[in-house]
Amino acid sequence: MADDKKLPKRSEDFSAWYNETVLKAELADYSPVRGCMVIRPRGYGIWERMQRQLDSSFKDTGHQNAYFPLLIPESFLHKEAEHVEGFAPEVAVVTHGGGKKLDEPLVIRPTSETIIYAMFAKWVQSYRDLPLLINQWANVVRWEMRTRLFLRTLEFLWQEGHTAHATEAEAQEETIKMLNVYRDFMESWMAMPVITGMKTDAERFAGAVRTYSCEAMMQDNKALQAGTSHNLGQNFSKAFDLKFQTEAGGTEFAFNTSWGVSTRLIGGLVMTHGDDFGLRVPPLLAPIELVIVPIWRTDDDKTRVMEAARNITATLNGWERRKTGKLRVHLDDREGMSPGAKYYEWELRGIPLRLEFGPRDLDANQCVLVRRDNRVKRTVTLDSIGEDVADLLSMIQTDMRVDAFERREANSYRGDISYDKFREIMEGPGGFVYAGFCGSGECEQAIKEETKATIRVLPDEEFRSAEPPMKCLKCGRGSVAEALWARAY
RNA sequence: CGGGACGUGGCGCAGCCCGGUAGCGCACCUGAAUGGGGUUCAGGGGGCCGCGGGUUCAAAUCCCGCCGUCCCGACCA
Repeated sequence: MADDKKLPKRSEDFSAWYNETVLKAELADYSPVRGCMVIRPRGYGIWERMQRQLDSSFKDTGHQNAYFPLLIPESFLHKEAEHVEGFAPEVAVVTHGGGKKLDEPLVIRPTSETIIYAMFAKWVQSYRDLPLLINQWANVVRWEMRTRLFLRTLEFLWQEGHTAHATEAEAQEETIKMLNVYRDFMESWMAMPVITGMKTDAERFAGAVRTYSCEAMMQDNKALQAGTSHNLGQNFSKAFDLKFQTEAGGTEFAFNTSWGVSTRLIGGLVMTHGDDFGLRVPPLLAPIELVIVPIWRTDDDKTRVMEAARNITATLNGWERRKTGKLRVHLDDREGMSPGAKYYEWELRGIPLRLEFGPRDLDANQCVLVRRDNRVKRTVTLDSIGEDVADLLSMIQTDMRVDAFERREANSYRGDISYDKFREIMEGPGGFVYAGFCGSGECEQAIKEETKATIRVLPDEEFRSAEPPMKCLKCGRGSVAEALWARAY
């Protein structure tokens, strides 16, 4: 009984649970530099699967990958007034190069709007060059004061899409389209349901006309902004002289959009699905979907069991499914480690399905399948093992999404509520509160100061209440919009 | 930058009050037995006790200074 192997109880200290789970499951480690993070192979494997799926969605929507420089002239940042104001406090600046002080400092990109639209300006001449649909996979640096593994690190990996369009309407359509690409990915692949909607001015991206966001609920009932999509209007095209000749022969500034998701998604995955035994990774994102743990007593058994286990592994590894490709199977043939110890380890890592196989099973032509999501065991025959495993995995994917959805709904509050009740919720268990909003920044600010809750989004139509709250949560005046309030990461 | 706590093998900690030359658990290495939910026994390696100075015959321990980390606020994907 090694106590230090156990994780803190999620219900007692969610933050401690989160940190220890991420470290013990070996997703990441701390770096020598404060606030930076080392993503270990297990964490990176999940990120690679995320990348692959997102990237193919981007290709499907006509985007091409490109790469832009890490270093940006400081003056670029200053060309868009709101943008520099938003990002200046958190940029890292390079002042020396080649042993000499630079004439103009270079900033390490906190995001790439400026350098990308400077390049777009060179590439675009006529409406025929539009739309220009670009995505880049990159790292960015933001000098945050307080950091947290995956959720807020000084440096993080992300993808940022940048597009230029001939019309406002087309840019708006793109903004919403990519928001929905994110939403589909988060719900279908991460099994993490999200609320989409527009941000208020207070939370809008610095330099955007409109910002849209996907907001997920974590298990401590706090919100996580999981992905954003911005309609930049002509703010950047004007700043970087990104204009084109129209079909009619006139000159017009292009309309831009940008959108991104980051390694923060991994943190969201952990905080959405983890339990007291560690990670739970949805099958579609799991680098290993099924782990086979062989069991034996005598050397004789060992030989027979291992041989059969290798055969099962070979069969399953080649198993082709209709949509999700070949099964990803791993045989845990480590010796000198008890089966129980292996179970705990694989559970900590969140592998969705475990196959236990011992002498008794061998004789009966069967095995035991154990789901990671609910830890339910089932004895099944080996005759149809491929189908059974494939079915179980897709069931796990669905069940995890439904679980997360139901948890979110159980912690959501709708309809007019008193401000006292609201405070009680925010200071107590937390949750998503759908409440009226008069549209005044003063009410928004006052609530933030008093309860730490912010308007996550003004929810899209499908998330709004059947009978929307009529009164502003704070001032009691008639509301102009329904707002989703929550404390956030 | 304000308020609090803490720096001791890879990790987590005890020792400090009351000075005497460093210990525990886990991890790691070797051997044997074990193996259907965190095995057991035996043996072993590894530590400028955050850094610098002071007091003392003697400092992990007392005093001063510095550095660093974490938590709470201001910032934020």
